[in-house]
Amino acid sequence: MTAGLRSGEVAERAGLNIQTLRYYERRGLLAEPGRSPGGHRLYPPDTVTLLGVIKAAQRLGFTLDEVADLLRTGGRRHPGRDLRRRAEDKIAEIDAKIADLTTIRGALAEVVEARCDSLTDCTCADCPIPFLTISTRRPAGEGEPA
Amino acid sequence: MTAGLRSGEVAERAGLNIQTLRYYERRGLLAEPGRSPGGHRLYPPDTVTLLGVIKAAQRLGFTLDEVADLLRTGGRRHPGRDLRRRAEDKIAEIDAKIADLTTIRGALAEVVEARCDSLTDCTCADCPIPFLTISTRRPAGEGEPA
DNA sequence: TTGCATCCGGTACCTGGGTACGGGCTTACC
DNA sequence: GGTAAGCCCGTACCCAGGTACCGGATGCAA
Repeated sequence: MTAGLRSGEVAERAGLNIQTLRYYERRGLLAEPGRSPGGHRLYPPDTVTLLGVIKAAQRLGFTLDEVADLLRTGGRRHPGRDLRRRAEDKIAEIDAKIADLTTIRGALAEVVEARCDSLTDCTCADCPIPFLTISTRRPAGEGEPA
Repeated sequence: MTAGLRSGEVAERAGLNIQTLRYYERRGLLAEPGRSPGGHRLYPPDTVTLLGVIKAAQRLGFTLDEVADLLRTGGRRHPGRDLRRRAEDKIAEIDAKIADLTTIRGALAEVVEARCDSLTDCTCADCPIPFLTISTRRPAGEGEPA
């Protein structure tokens, strides 16, 4: 038995702090690790990798709950099906996000090229800053009645 | 003098609530509007448009402080220069985000197609889920010493 | 066995972006 | 001029995602 890493080591290698590890544990993102006889956590080494995955997923717009879900789903009886559905949903969301970002990128590029002097009252004649176009769309992945 | 819109009207047209208007005022995103004799806010009509701009910018990854900054900058002595620099910086950030999203999109697509059964320990042989690649990059627009 | 770095659990606090509540004044309309 | 919306301000609260602090227990090495 190779004992495992203590929380400080994991935290350092993963680039986050110990409280965050415990926080993730509470949130169900990290399984409860083994313990030393005295009660100190001993993490399996691939925890560091897992934390990388979590951080990556999170940075890309998954909430912690979603990530937890995604991870749990992966390890269950129902192998692909559920994961696949979530993946499909998320792809749609991501596409919407990319579209928005692309639009805004274009707008910003025009700001740069056309030498706009303001986002709201640009004095350039040909300055179709598309913030407004974007702003009329609902945020990606949200639906609202009424 | 056409009096202007009251906060309730502005809020409704912009699709947010009155407290948020006041919150934006506190945060410097909205200039203090005029007041009725009795102290009620009277907004110039283009406030609604401005709020659209704010919401759009915000949804696309600008924080409220950045938006406030951006708006303030637009109205100043130094017309384009500053705005342009910010725009350029933001473009770089956006490109990074798009790249990440595109990567993750591809990963998810593979999950769907290849019938992966887990994000972390997929048992498919040819399953190069790139979360880890992404995870080793710094989040867009951040730098860290040490 | 002493001593210092680490870790423990619990609780409190922080930032960002809002939202809600309460008591009291204004506006608008009949 | 009565009365119901609507708005005022201040303060408190909410959620997500962490982070900090505390007193006490462990780990490990000399």
